[in-house]
Amino acid sequence: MARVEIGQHLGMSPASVSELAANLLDEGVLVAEDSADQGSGLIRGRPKTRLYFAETLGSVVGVWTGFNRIELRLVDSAGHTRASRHVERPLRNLEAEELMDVLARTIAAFAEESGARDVKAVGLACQGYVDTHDGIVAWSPVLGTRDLPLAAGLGQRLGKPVLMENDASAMAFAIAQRHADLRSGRTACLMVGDGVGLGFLIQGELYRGARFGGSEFGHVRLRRSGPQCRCGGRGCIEAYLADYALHRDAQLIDHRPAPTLLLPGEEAMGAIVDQARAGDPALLNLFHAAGEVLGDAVGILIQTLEPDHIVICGPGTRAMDLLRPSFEAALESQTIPELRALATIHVVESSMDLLTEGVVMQALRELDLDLARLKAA
Amino acid sequence: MARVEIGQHLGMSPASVSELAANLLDEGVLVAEDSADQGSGLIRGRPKTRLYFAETLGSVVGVWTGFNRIELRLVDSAGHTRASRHVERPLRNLEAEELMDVLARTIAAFAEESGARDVKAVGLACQGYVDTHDGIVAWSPVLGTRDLPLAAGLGQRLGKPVLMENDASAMAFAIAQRHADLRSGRTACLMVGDGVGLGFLIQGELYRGARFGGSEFGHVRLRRSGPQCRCGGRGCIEAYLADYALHRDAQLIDHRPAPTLLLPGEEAMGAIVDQARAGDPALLNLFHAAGEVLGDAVGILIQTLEPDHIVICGPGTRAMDLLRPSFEAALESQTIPELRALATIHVVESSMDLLTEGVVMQALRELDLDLARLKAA
DNA sequence: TTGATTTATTCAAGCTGTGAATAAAGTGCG
DNA sequence: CGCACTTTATTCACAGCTTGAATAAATCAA
Repeated sequence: MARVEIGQHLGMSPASVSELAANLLDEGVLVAEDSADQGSGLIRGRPKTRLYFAETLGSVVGVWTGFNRIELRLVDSAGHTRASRHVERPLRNLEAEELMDVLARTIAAFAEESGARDVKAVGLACQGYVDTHDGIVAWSPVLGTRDLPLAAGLGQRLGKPVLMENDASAMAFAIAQRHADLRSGRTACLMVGDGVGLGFLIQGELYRGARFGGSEFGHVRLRRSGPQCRCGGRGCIEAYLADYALHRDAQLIDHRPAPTLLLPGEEAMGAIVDQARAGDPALLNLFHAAGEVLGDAVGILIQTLEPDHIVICGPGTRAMDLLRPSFEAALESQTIPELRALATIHVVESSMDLLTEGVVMQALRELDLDLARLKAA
Repeated sequence: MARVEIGQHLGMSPASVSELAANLLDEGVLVAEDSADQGSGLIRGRPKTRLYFAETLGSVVGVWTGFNRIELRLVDSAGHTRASRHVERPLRNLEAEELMDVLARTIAAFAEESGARDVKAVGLACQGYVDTHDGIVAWSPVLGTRDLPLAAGLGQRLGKPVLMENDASAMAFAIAQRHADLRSGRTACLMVGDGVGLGFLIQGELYRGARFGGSEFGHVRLRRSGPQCRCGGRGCIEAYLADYALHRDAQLIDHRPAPTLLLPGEEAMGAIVDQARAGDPALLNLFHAAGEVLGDAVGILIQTLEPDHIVICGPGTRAMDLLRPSFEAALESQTIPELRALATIHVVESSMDLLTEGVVMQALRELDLDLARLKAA
């Protein structure tokens, strides 16, 4: 971005921006665009020299731990992804210490093989009740242990600050960074996949609950005696919509023994969706019920939060065509037209890959704020 | 408050406070305490001179329009209530113009008889979808008309600015002003009475939805084929908990013709509650179902917003003893212990009288902000 | 080459808020 | 009564931040 644009954006005078930019350029935080590589000679006037973050200020690793997969991403200080990969590794049955050892080794190995010798921080997202402030995972379907001080444990092992985030919040943040219009007003971002989570943004900032990342919306009970959920309850939103639930119920239809809530993987889910699209009535019923729950869920969000935007994202969007009819019917019967009209509903097909981007950006943000606080004190 | 205290509160140096206070004292906005009327001679040091808002800067009228009642309150610029009263008057069947005439006359007459010649603004709260920004009532069970530009209409008739608010938001604000601990963190204030509304506060500030005051939580549908609601839907929270609903269902039990959703009034509701307390099984069932809905509703709030405080208030708290058993059972089965433990639940018995206080305070706040914006521009 | 146009920098000036010093207004004790 | 002590309020010079105006810089168009 050029200095003038920054000024307009922040409501500051060009003079102030210039002054501040000069400092940051001196410190090496920013680098100025090389004026040579501009070209485009259609605008008159002195061409703007864009400012970028330096690439050499260190990098950040973003991690997502799923049920049997770890996603990793390395991002430098300019925001470029330097490397990314995923590791198949179930974590569920590990003891606390072992779990943290495995995670720390995985992260360290990834940084090593990516040639990153300047990792300044690690951002880690997972499902469940994540205390972002203290870095504790109170409960997660992914982990076997309760109240795990994951940030501290990993931080000690890696010798770097570790920042934690709920995975739906991280995804919401990532999506909002990509779509500017989602950063104004209120955006409720419902992530459907491994589980169901909600990231809620007010003016582009993540809403924070009393302790945990934000909202544990996936475990709102919508049907009094619905199917079993991983949280121990019944009839939660997740118990209808999450991959594990759809997969389990599909297996039950075939009279095969239900697998124990394991994350099925994209191929298995794809097969189920294809079979339903081909007209399998029992599977269509499943998606019909799931769509209805999704409609009710979005309806509750609309009536309660009155958001400007609702984003449905995550791997679960793969079956949006199957969900949509009952989704829309339920939404319509659940909400009042005046309110429904206020919220635009976006369906964003996003993979868990995007999530690590959100973790990194959120971690960078937090680090910046920490730095600012430190400077102020 | 004394100058030092203001400084501590705002994180400013005493020097700055002194300077600013001097200006405001000059302008007559503040008045200093008369040092004579202090007494209490147990603290050493120079005694603090408290600063108050002047009483002579004009007054504000706060109004609440219920189903068949109008509550009015006159508050001076120091925050003292100068007069308050209520008028029995159904507004439901009036045409838009007539309705605004009646309201304007009622407000003007109240101000007149209270001897207020310096009314600077009017704050008006009512149920339903209130566009606080544009002062439009999109829909209200209290009014017969849709999309009524009430603020503009009344403003024109009274020659003063009229600020609108959703009634549950106003109540939430009033309660938070009285209890300092509710002003930090997130407070969800569920008002049960004429209808069911939610006022949500973040750090003492009212949460604002995309267009309307905040949340239309009363019309979340909890039971797919529940009783009829005033909004036209079925199974809304309101359709179980609101006075009109309880009254209607109680009448149905007695095989009397159900009155058409009119607000029953305190005596009629008291009679129903007494009869239930005496052990009437059918009525106990009614309260049992209502308590269960209340528990589910609070559960959804906890899972979605993760508030620090939940306040149950309004006339509906009169039957809290009858609601509590099923309320607590439902809440427990609906929420996860970790989250439930974060929120403290307060039951605040509050009458609609308190509501007008909230309207006035919110109106004053808005006026202050408007002034500040004007000064800045 | 000159003028037009837009971007960036410099600089003096204004505003805000702060620490230090000082004044003010009491209490408590000999 | 006067003196030490304590806490509150005010004054004032000063530092920091931001800004408008003036100026310089970098390009295009004719």
